[in-house]
Amino acid sequence: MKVDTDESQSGPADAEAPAPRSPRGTGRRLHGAIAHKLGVAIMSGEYAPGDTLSGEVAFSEALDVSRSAYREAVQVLAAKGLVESRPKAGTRVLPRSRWNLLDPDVLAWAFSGEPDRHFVRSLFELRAVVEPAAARFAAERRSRDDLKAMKDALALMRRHTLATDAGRAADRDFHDAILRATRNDAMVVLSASIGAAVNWTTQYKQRARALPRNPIPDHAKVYDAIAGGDGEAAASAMRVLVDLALEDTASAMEG
Amino acid sequence: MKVDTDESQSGPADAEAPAPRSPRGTGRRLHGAIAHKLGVAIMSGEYAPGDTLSGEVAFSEALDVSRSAYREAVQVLAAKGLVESRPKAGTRVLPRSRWNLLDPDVLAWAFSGEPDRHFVRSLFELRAVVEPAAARFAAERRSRDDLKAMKDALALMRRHTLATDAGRAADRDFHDAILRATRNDAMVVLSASIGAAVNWTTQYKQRARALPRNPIPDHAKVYDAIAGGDGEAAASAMRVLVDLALEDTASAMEG
DNA sequence: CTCCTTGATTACTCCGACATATGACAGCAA
DNA sequence: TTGCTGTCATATGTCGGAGTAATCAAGGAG
Repeated sequence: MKVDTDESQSGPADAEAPAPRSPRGTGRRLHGAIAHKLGVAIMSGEYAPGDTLSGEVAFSEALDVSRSAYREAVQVLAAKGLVESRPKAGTRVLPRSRWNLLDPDVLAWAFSGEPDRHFVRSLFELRAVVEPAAARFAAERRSRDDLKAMKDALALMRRHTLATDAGRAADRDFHDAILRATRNDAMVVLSASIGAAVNWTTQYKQRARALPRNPIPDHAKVYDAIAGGDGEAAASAMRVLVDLALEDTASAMEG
Repeated sequence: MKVDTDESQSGPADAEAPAPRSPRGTGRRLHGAIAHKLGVAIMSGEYAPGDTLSGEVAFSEALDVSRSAYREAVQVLAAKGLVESRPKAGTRVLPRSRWNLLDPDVLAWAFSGEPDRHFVRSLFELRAVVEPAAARFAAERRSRDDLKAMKDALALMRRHTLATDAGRAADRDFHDAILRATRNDAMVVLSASIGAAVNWTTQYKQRARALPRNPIPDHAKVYDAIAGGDGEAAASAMRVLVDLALEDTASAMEG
């Protein structure tokens, strides 16, 4: 996937923009781009909680967009609990406790810049709590189709290894298959969000060093435990996987 | 601080008040009301995934609001992963897997009508996984201030009992204090959302029958374990609490 | 000193128009 | 027929402006 965010927003020389074709990069919809820009700015601390943004007219003119586009972007941020708009008082950044930190977009924005180490640790702790439990549920409830999906994904992982895109996609499919096997919608959504966010850190991990050991056997252990219906073994095998990922990411962020 | 977002989410009474004549004067902002209405409609299955809503002009005229207000409402729903708008194709309801089921608003909409039993079970399972782990972290990391907050909340619970609003507020404060003591933002947000959602079911539980036993001693056990720094004991004590809540709610929903 | 009125500022809502992108269909070629 | 390509129609996207409602702040009456 490509993040074609079109950051050329603050390009210097497109003020008069004689080119009516693409005055600004049109990667996503305009309000989406504004929401992304503002979201990243808030998550990165450029706007602190309690700060009040300049008025609609001022901000929309500064961004060179219409008020409609700016307002729709603000609605998106408000829907995610990042800001709150009130007449006369303006649009203010809400305290962190009101932020929807588990929203996929918010996570993406949080990891858009330099991720906060403390927050990354929080996510890994949560993952370390949820995923083993998910593996236990999967071991108790998996259907034949679930097992087939896991087996196929595992085979693809073996074939392509985690060094390739196809291999990493198979990795995601493997974990997704486990989650679906839990028959628990809430866990599916949660782990998918966290997993995606954690995978943002994979880029850091990858560029830091090659993978230290072959994770395929560990994955196979998880599969075997789930296939055998041994919830306890599945949970502990999954715990090994998560701890390993944490270790890799931690050492990568240290450097 | 109180969560003054929207509490007054509709009971069964305002379902039949589309107010065809003058929707002005509604408590919320207009687009918020429309988003609420559409969100409930989607969560209740009135619009199935894959369905395409009628066009912007048609819908906004049907609701007797401007196109801008309708669009802002749709942006909110899109931000929560419920719908997707594309030129020419219209606005379509996304598959459940794309929904942000952990978003507080989405949870509120889901519990606005008759809650789906399967989904409620999912939430309780997730809670049963996360909260004991949170108690364990709290036991290991709590500060003196955290303990004081828990103790105060516990005292208030003893004083007012869970039969009063003040007592239930103290219950929430108690759990919030535990979460904050984990020093884990992700867990705070998650458990707060789930706890709020679970508390929507409290109304069903309460109207079904009186509380079967006094939960205060169980809360005290959790506090003692956290104060003593015994993570294992805190986790198992919390597990008792969650299991008890699950049992009550399950039997209430059975009837 | 308190309470209320007045006023100014800001977000909220609405409107009508134009631009853009995308799905649908007709036309052409193999 | 089958497949591709280009044109067109339509719904969303974007825009600017006008008027309304709500809120905070200041100033005056009690």
